Amino acid sequence: MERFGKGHHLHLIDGSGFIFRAYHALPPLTRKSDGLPIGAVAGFCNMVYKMVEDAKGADAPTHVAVVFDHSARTFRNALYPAYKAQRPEPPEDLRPQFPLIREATRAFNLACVELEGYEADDIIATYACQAAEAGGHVTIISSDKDLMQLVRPGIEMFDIMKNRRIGRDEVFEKFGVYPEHVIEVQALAGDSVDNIPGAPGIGIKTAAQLIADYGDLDTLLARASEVKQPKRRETLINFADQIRVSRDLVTLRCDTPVEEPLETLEVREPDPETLLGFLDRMEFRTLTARVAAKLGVAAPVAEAATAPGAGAAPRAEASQGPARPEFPPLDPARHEVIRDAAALEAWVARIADRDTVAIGVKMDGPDEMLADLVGISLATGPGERAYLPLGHMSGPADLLSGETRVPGQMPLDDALALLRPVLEDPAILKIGHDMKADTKILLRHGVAVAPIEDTMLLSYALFAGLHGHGLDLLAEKYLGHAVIPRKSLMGGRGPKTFGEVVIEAAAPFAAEEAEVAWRLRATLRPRLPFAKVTRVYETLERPLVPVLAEMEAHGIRVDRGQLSRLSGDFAQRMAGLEDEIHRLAGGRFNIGSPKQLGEVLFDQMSLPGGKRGKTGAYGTGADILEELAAQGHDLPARVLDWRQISKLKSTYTDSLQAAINPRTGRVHTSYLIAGANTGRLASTDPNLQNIPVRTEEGRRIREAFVAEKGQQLLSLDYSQIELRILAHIADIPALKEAFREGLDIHAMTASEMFGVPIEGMPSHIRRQAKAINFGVIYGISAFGLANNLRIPRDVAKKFIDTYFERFPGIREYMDATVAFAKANGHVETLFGRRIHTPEINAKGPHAGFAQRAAINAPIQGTAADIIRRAMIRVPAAIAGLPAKMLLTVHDELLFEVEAGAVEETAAAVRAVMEAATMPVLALDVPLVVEAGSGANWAAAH
DNA sequence: TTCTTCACG
DNA sequence: GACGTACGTGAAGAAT
Repeated sequence: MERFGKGHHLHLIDGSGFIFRAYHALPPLTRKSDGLPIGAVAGFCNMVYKMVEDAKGADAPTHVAVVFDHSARTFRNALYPAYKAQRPEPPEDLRPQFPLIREATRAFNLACVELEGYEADDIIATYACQAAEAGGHVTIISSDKDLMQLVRPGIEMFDIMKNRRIGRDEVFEKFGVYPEHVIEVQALAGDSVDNIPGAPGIGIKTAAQLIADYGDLDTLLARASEVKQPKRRETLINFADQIRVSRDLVTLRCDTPVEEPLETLEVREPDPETLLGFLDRMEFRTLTARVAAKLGVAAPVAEAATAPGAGAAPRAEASQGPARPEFPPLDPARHEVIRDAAALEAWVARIADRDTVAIGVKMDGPDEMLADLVGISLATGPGERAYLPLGHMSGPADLLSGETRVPGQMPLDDALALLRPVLEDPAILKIGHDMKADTKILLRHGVAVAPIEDTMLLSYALFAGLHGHGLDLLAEKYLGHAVIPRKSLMGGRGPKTFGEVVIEAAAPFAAEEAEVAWRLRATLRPRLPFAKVTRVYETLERPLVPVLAEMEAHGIRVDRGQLSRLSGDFAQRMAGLEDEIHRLAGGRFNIGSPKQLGEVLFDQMSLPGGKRGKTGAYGTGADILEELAAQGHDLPARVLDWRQISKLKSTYTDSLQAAINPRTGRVHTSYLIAGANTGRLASTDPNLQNIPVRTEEGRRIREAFVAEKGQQLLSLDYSQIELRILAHIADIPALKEAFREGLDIHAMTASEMFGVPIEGMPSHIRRQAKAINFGVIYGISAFGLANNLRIPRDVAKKFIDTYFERFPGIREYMDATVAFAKANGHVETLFGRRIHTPEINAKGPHAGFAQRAAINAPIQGTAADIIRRAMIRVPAAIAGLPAKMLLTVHDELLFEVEAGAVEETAAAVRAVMEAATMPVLALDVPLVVEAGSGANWAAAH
């Protein structure tokens, strides 16, 4: 190989810089067949092609290297920790393009250079210096101003997007100094983008002037006291050290330990098969054809996309959604069990190389706040999966020693120490199914997993209303793969928890889960843009995970003594009621049994109104018992009392005591992000979204939810949010006006409908109007309203007709929404969330349900979107305040705040909540938030 | 496991 | 003309 020197011409391409420029300059292009984002890849390939084509003749490069940043952290972080620290993460749809661009580079048979701990700029500097010293000529393909310090005889830059050469004069234009002083100007001026501090108040203009006046930076700093302007003089003296650090930061290193000598960068002809194969895979049709023509080879057949095994997907389908990416079938036997540090280190290296990893954390129980970590599964691609057992226990060896740890497992702390760097690396994406659970348990072990991708939430954004979002179901549906059933490992007479499962059985199960998640992500992620739910997933689903994880982990304090006293109180009253009920019935029976109660009421006592349901049992719901009680029957009235107390005792005062976490002394609910089809959250284990509030008895339970000593509970809730959204969506002038003027909306409705003045409105009239307003949100029907208000159905019908007359627009909204659902199979919220309505075209009684659900979903769903947006913004808004967000109840957020900071927190959160639709959407009505605080939850309302 | 009832927004 | 209904949830206890 000829030694690099005179007559040679080296092109150094700033690959990383180009990626970002191409990404932002070009429209977001995606691959036709599966929606994979490839805009930056396309821009890169066209650029390389153009470069190779244009630079023929005397000026043609003899050597080329494409240089990339290896990772976010470099030696400069050791010099100055804040360096580039506030850089935003690369956009989600750019991330997958990094490896593709490296692949493109290799496909063009160009040297692809990167080095851990160094920036692309340092590698470029090193090669440029070496080449220039050897007597060659260098062109740096970049427009990055940080590289301009390298310009000198033999080294110039070229901005390929603007087709402009950058030489000595162009550098002077930019910095006001020639290249040899660029570093000094940068050191003084600093750079907010890279977090280079520089000298406060001195920009490029002033810096250039100072350097021109004093010759160079060291002289300037030495003679700073001579500077005339007092402010500037002070700055230069006080910030001299900071300026010197800045100079170190901006100075590019020419001694980077590059591995490839210059000679190996020699231009080589690309291998036609490799290059055309790559371009074709990216589906760049024009470029593929051009390159094929150039190389004198036939272009690959375009039909290659319809490969065998794809189920012969017709072309027409390709425009509706991406095809399933093709991977070899999941081989059930292929997994590794990681048992020592060396094996785990190899996995960590592979994960760092791949940029993405699917993980699955296994626990020895269902409660992340209580369970111990049993193992972690990992997958980096098809056939690349492993299980890391950490806490598997053998059964009780004997009654005295209890359980023992199975040998052949790494110590937990050692394993987490090795995994932490990749789990916390902002450049490595962690894929998982229901990552909130994994996040929580890892957080308990001090590992803050980020960033994350969640296949459950991908499914939720794409398919809400169509089917469930469990991993098993999705694997079956979208991968055609039946996973190992959990039941085959646990349950029955077998192991009770995952920790008791033998590693040999646990490993294939756990590793499979990780690989399934990895494959699901590859299949589902590209569908987002086709379903137009990328923004839903990115702004309403994914960012909520860490917010909820923290709330759940924090929990809320409940007063066990208060609950215990209530339980005792309720038990006594139930006993009294039982005696009385049995006396009235003339015999003992199980009051809690609807079947026995029905028989007592309607067979023994022959009370009227006995209606049998579809299972043949009498209905004994509260409405029926109330009807009987109103007729003067005592027994049903006492049963109603008994039921209320019984409900409160079993569901609340007893269960909540059991829900107190012994480790934290608090109650930790768990929110289902993908539980409700409309976008609402659901709360489970325990459900803290249905704590009683409507009755006096119930409020005593709410009083048991308390703040810690010295703190207060602060509650903020949206006032009438769903009616406000209805007013906006259905565009009802009268409603919008009323909300803008802050009127009592139900009184206003009553006034409009019945012609009664708002002043001195009788409460029963207002109550009826309120029921109608709610009914509208629910997809009103005469039957439902009649039932709710206990009025004849024809009267209810009249009410509804009047309502539609008074508020034209409601009817249109309802009809249009149902029509949209019928045509599209889904409805949408104002933020683009899709709720599927598969039953909308059904015949029979199902149709009514589906239609009302379709009418309600955009309203309920938009409200859910709004509070999600608020919750995601809350942490930043209250950062620094002694306040924690504890709970969310559909339109309410509950906080625990140090007593002195209640007002400030309330103001900050209210601002976030009231502006939560912005900047995406400006509602026609104001959002109003009401706040309250107190020592307990009842008092905060 | 399914049904009924009832707590919440 | 009759279906049988208000929308969205989760938990407990009885019935199957």
